[in-house]
Amino acid sequence: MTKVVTRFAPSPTGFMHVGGARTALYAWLYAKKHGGTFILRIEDTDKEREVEGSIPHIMESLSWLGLTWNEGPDVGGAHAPYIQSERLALYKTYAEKLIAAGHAYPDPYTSEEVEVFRKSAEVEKRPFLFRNHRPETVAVWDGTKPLRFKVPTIKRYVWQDAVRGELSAGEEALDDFILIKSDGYPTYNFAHVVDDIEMGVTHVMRGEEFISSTPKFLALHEALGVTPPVFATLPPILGEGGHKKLSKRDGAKDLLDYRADGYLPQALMNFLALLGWHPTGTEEFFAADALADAFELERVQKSGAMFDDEKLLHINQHWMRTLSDSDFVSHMDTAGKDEAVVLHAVSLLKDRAKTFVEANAMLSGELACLFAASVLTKELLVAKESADVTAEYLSQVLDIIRPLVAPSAEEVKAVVMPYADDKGRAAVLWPLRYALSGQERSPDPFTLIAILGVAESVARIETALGILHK
RNA sequence: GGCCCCAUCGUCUAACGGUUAGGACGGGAGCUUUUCAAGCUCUAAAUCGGAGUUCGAUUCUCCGUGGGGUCACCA
Repeated sequence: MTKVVTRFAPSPTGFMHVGGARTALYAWLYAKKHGGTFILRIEDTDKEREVEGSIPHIMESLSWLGLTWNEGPDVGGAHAPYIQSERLALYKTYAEKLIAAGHAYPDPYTSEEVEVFRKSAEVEKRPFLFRNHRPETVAVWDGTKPLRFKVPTIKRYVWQDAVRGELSAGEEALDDFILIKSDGYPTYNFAHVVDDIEMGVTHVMRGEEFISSTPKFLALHEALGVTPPVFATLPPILGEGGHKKLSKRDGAKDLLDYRADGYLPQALMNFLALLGWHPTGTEEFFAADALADAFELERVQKSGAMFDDEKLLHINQHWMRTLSDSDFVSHMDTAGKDEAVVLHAVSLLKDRAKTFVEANAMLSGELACLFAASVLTKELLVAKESADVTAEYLSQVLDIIRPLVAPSAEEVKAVVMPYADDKGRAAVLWPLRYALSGQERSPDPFTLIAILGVAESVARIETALGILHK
């Protein structure tokens, strides 16, 4: 059994969308599971579309997700360099090998002439195939014309896909595609095949858009006398409505946007893994190691999957809850806030917030009462009972809690609850909670007293009493 | 249009050819409860249609329908 080698080979065109991230994840998981190698390779053969800064952005995105590569542009490796624009000599060597074997020839036409062929084929309602226009005499390739692959045998290709099983494509999928463009750069079709061969890639995870061009890759492998890798076709990630691939229009975001939006990388990894793959049992929460153990290409889904934000939130909340209190706080924006109080608030946030953005909003919103008293209204204080009765209850509670020293929520509850049960929970606890929080919605009064401390709680209750006596 | 791929609750999905078609998210109801969350319990909700093979089909075959992909000097 040869060692498993997988790769993620993005183009540096700006973003790192979730579809790419999932492809990378599956390739990484598969390599990890089999103790193999995961390679990061940059496919920058289209200089027109290249976006400055993409490569560090891609690497930062993958690193954030938790995917590490054994070989890549920054860490190097046995097959360096890992950026295609730095491997031009290699592609030229392969091109010359093909020319020598009669498997490649320079395209004698101008792009306008090819366009005429294409148009007439369209008019005649038949597929355009360049191989129907092969020149009779083959010129010497001087690098100014595109170099085309001469398909050795026109035939129907049938191959085994690790996910889909037997796949096939008719003869019309096979054509004399361009290997080297007139600008000297190789095409994707050529470069990725050469690199996968050179880097010893054994398993290629990719989207279903590559099914139709697989015969070209297979024909190229044949011409080079090399056994092709195993192909694993991943299902598309669909946008709202489930009809088209997730796009920016559907709110598809850059991977790092999820970091900014307060998601944990382990949550995104867990969610992405489940989008198109499913383990045997009913457990759905998986950390990276458990994912790698359970991952199998045979269990990858064939049909497309819709990106469900609600489920992602659910999974994110789960992973937020697994964080230690101090780790949790390290994800928060604590500027201008008492860190000790923030630490106290964590357990409340774990029950309420599904992202750290939400958690931060709550600290300044419904949990703001932990940091400062709010203005009380008499109307809300007396929502359950008359002013006189409410005042009496509150002063009684005051007497009950005054002797407490740094009590826990449970301790407060133990002494206050009997009184509340005696007088009526709503009548006692509502004004108490409101007096402490100044908000219609907040944590329970016992927890508030525990976090605020006895002195501050007493002060707030006294403020409420002052309002009641007015 | 040619070629290719796909099809189970709203969504993500499970189910050696034999299950009351299961789980999760979301929804609904209830419990808990001072409010808001959380938690717990219960619940509604699906095999695209038609043939065929078979004692028996979500599962295998064919046709249809629907959706998607691809036909570049983009990847």
